[in-house]
Amino acid sequence: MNIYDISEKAGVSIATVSRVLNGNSKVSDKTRKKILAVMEETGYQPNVFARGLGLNTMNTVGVMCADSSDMVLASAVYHVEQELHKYQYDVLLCCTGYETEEKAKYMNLLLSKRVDALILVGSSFIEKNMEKNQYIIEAAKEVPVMLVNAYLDASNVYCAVCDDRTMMRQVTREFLEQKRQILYLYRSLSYSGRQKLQGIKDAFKDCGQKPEKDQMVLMKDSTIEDTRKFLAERWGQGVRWNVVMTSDDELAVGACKFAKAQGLKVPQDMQILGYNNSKISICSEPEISTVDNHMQKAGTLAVDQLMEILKKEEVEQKTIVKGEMVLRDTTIDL
Amino acid sequence: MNIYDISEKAGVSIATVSRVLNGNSKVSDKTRKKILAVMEETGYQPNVFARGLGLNTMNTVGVMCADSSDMVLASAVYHVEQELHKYQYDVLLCCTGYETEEKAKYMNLLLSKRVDALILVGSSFIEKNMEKNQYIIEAAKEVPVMLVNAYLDASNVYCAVCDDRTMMRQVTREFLEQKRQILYLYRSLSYSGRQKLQGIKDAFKDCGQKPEKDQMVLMKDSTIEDTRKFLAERWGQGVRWNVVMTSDDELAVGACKFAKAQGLKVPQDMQILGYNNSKISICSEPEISTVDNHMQKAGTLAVDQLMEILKKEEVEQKTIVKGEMVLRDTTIDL
DNA sequence: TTGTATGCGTTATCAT
DNA sequence: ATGATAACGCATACAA
Repeated sequence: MNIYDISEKAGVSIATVSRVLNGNSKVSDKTRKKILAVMEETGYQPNVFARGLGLNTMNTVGVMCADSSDMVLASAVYHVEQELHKYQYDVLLCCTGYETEEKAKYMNLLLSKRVDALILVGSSFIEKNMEKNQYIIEAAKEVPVMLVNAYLDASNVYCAVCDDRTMMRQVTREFLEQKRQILYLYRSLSYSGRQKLQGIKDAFKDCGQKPEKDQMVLMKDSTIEDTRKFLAERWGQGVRWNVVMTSDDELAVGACKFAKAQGLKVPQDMQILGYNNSKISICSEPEISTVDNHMQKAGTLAVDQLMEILKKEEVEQKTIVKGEMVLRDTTIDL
Repeated sequence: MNIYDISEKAGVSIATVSRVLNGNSKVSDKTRKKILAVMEETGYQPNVFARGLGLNTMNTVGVMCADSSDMVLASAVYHVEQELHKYQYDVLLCCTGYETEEKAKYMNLLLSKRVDALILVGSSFIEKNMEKNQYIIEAAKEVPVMLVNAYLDASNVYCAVCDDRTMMRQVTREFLEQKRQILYLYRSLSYSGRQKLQGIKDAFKDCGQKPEKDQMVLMKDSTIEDTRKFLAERWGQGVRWNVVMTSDDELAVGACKFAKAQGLKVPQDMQILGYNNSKISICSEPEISTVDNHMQKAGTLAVDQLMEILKKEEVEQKTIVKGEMVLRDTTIDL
């Protein structure tokens, strides 16, 4: 069933059929109704490929994320999809992993599928080494690229970033003002990873201090159990702290497990702060105080801005989304 | 840059270019190399829309799930995507929610986008009321439909189902043989929801018993806190049990919180069993024993079978994936 | 308001 | 082995 069949059955030309298909006003009510009726009764559906061929678009955007089974990314992807759906756009999903080469391959794949835009969800897409971001800059020459919680200063790439640096600065300062001994556990040097680190350094500077090297430790792929063990080992070596700050809730859970095993009371003996306000923060015992950086909001915002861009309207290259503290049972000073 | 440009630069016809594009053998090595070289130097990429128009496919499959931010579904979707990627298929992702009407709309959308197949992830897609599954049967007339952890007996729909019924039967029987008083908390009457319920009933029957009506309670949208409160209330009314079985780990976390608040020792005074082996089961304190139904495996299996189907090979309409017990700290009898 | 004709970039069927 | 050409189904500029 194609546009010719419809035109024939309705006794009009294909141009007229095409017009009602595209909501063109210049069609008499009578013929429009006639055509609509025929479409209805035949169950006609326009062929998107033919349409795409002419218009060079299929109303599809490529959404890339490192790992959609990661709770934080999954949530952001979900919101991106829902928002795009509102605008009648579909999502081509790619789970790229964390290797630059794979990411670039996936991106080329999406580009070859002629997506209307790319949305990169998660800060792992922007690395410190600018060479590794080059493929994004290249892609942006073809279609607009939206970054969700990452920042890259390049033409045709737009960023909706969470205010991780400020959040970290703020909370760290509060701990420092209470003369707490902080240990910061973090996961990666992704864009947001660096922002958080920077926020902590800011806070130390604010207080006329400087963090010790071993106050900030990179945990990379550590599981909860790894984290617990690591802390136990440190503690066994005589190292002491009374605040554990983390770059994600999972690390915080590890800290909770350590505290319990060590017989340390949380938050009296040791405070713990998570990050992301993910579901696991309320599964732990005690429930974890955490920072919500409102990544979902960054996701929907990125989509909204993308729609502006596709309408050829001007959009800020960088928009910042405010975060929020979610205080529960692992902190007292905040 | 299109096939004409390439043919011109290479001094051949578009037919020959098309041949090398499609790996057709009947091209001399010399011209093939020449054409490949031109493609390389021009960075030519075939237009997928034109290709789609001719072949009526874009190597895309529609993946539907109710909510990709749900940890369990997200994980399955991730594995589905990864597996499809291996076969060079792309994923058009749709988060449909739980309303039949929305699901049907999304499905039509995917169909109108001419996907090669549909994969429905999660048992919420199959409802007890067969009328509500009708739209799936309709869709299956157009493309193969793969169900991940759900079952529907219809033409052109194939199912990779987890063995939830057997797992539940097995574990329930063990508890019953230990003369435990069971309370079962569940979330929905989705396909797997019904299977689990059935498994429990099987076990009771095996032991010559019948579950009381109030031993199995539907928690629908209950949060962890709701669950804790509910249990506290029941306990306050004098109802007693020493095993809480659940249809998902989140309910189990609620049970843990209740136990702690009530001063009940887990697992001595009360055993708790989760379901899904999701990350939250190891965040809780104590860590939750849980059933892993290997839903990811069902996801990858569905994809593998789909590939067979698309190659016009025969495939079983229903394949069962075995589950596994993951014993941790909230059970003793198992 | 409606119709005609052309282009979009492939694949595939014939010829040669 | 290679080339010419007809589909594929739609949008649209131009005519009427």
